[in-house]
Amino acid sequence: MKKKPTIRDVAAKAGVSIATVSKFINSTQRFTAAVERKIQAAIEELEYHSNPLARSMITGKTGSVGVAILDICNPHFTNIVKGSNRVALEHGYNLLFVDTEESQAHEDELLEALSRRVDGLIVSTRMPEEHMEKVLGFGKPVVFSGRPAPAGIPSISIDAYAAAHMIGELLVKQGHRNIAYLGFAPARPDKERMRGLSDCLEAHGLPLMRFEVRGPTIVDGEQACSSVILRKDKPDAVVCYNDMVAIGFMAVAKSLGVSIPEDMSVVGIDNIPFGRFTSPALTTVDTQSERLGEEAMRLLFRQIAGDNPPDIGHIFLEPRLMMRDSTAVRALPQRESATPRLRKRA
Amino acid sequence: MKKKPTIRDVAAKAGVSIATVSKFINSTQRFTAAVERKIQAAIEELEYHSNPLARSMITGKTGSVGVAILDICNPHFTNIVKGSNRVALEHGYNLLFVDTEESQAHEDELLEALSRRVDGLIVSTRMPEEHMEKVLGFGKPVVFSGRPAPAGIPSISIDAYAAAHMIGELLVKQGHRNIAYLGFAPARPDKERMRGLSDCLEAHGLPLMRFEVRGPTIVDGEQACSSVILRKDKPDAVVCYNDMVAIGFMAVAKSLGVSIPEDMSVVGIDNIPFGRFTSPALTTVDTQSERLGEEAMRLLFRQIAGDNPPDIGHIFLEPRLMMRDSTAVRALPQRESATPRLRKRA
DNA sequence: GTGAAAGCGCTAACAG
DNA sequence: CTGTTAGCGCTTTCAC
Repeated sequence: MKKKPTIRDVAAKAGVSIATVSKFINSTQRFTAAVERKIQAAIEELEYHSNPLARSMITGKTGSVGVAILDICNPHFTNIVKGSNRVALEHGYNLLFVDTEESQAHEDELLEALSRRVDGLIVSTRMPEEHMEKVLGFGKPVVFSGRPAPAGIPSISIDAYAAAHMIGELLVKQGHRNIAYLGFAPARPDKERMRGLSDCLEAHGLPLMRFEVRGPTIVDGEQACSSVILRKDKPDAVVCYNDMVAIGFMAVAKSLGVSIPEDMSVVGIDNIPFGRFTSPALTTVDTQSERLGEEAMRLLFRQIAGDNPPDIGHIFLEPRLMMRDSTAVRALPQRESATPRLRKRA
Repeated sequence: MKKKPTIRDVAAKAGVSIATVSKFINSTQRFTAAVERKIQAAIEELEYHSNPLARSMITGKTGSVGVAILDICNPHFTNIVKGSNRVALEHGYNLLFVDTEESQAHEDELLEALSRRVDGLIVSTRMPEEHMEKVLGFGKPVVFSGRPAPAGIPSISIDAYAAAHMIGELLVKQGHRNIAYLGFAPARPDKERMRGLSDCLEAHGLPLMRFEVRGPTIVDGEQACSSVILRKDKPDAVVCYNDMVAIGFMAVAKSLGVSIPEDMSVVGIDNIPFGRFTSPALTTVDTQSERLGEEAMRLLFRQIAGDNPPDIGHIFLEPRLMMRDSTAVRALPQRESATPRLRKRA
């Protein structure tokens, strides 16, 4: 653990001033070949690496960006991290990572502390409206993902309304008449998903039941299952808040003797990689999580670079339906007042 | 984006010296109530928050720890991150995150840069032996996870040998006689897993076939499947490098008409959460990924704090067999030279 | 081209 | 108890 050489050591060894070394390192200026060679030699000999902290203090740039997410164990967020990390790396940036789940209470303190160590922030949590202003007050570029941001602040998300609407159309087309949404109200996109679904069903003259899950995880999906499956008027299709919930739900449904999709269709949202491997394979909507992370990071770098188109507004990523085997065409028991196939334009 | 107040502003407003403010902030000293009140007031009025970079430069402590992993999309690593994050948070530390997959080539440069911004490092990648010394040369505390480290450096992993041995015992006991290992040679634990398995089988007088997968992912498991399943002498059980590979393998096997576990048993390693939800549910060995992350981080903090028991050596976490439905008892076709059920002690 | 000097915001002796 | 004084390692005018 020998002491790290400083710029001063290099300057001494090369027989030049520290200013010269600094300029050489940052290639802010060229020098005579002889000088450059000497500096280079000194650097290599000493194995000098400049101290990023000291540099940051002066330049105000840290070379890191922060990403705050809800729960790294949810593949949706994992993919966001993957995507943002890729782009950050391309720009030579490090990723500072905050998993909020562990510490919702202190989220803003954490973010405040974080904001001092990074050049910008991607926030992808359930943070209440009021806090957003506070985060913006940190004075660092921010992009919000998963929700619209205040005017002038870039944000990006999937079109949750469209996603849910899509699912509704599919289910209706397949002949389901008794559709339920197993939602998670505290989550940001829940409202939009609910709205997309109910708008769609309403247009077809169909009702929508709503159930609630305690959290957006597999375990919560498992726990919620019985309460919807054991009802007299149980739905013939349930749209789950996300794939995790759907996976848990399906597992318990099966164990309770309800077969999917024969007795009941199940659909998730997110298109996590494992959805292909459940049994039956999960029908879902792809929310392009990884791309979301990438684009969010690009948006952030655009801000950091300062070339901000005046008001980007909110960017929507297009959802894509992934039809698999957890949904099936239902033979209509009675074709009572089937509304005509008129689509309302979004 | 108004300018951040500095300690000087606070001192001026409170009518004391900056040293006093500094000591107050770090609670390195108490002052008269009047002074403390004035400082506190000034801080709140100005919304002052000390600049961690400036502090770091002097104290040499950054308040961040780095975690380098292979691929955040593999739940095994996701859980490691989850675990280390939890512990880091408890200690008031931030997590700087490096996903090596994206950048294997520059791994050491990346780590070197990272090492300057953190107080310690957890390295959980495939980094070649030689590089480990280099990483240690950064002069920061390091703990290696997933492999033994050079003498004196703490490291932690699951007991891969024991894990594989366990699986071997199970399969033999279930009557499998034709066992294959679908390994991934470049991975660190591969050798130990192979050894554990083959030692076990050898003790029972059984052979071990070996196949190779191109990577440790689901897709690679899918791709490798046909080459082992379409053989004349196809195994009656295959042990996969990890759960991801096993999941891919099972899916393709099914689609190729080989039913699991009736025609062939499949077992994974890691016990990722989704293993419960494949069909059939995956038999595997729990490698306690989250705990691994936690313990690694604890080890790191012990080093950072400086109270290092002389030589911790390598810590092994105990694997646990998770018997599920992808393995089944096999009726022995011919009971030729069945070795007696003698167990060799590990 | 090159170097001297003035800090970035903060902490750590050391005086008083 | 409180303040003064040096820097941490580096970048950045601004002279030479």
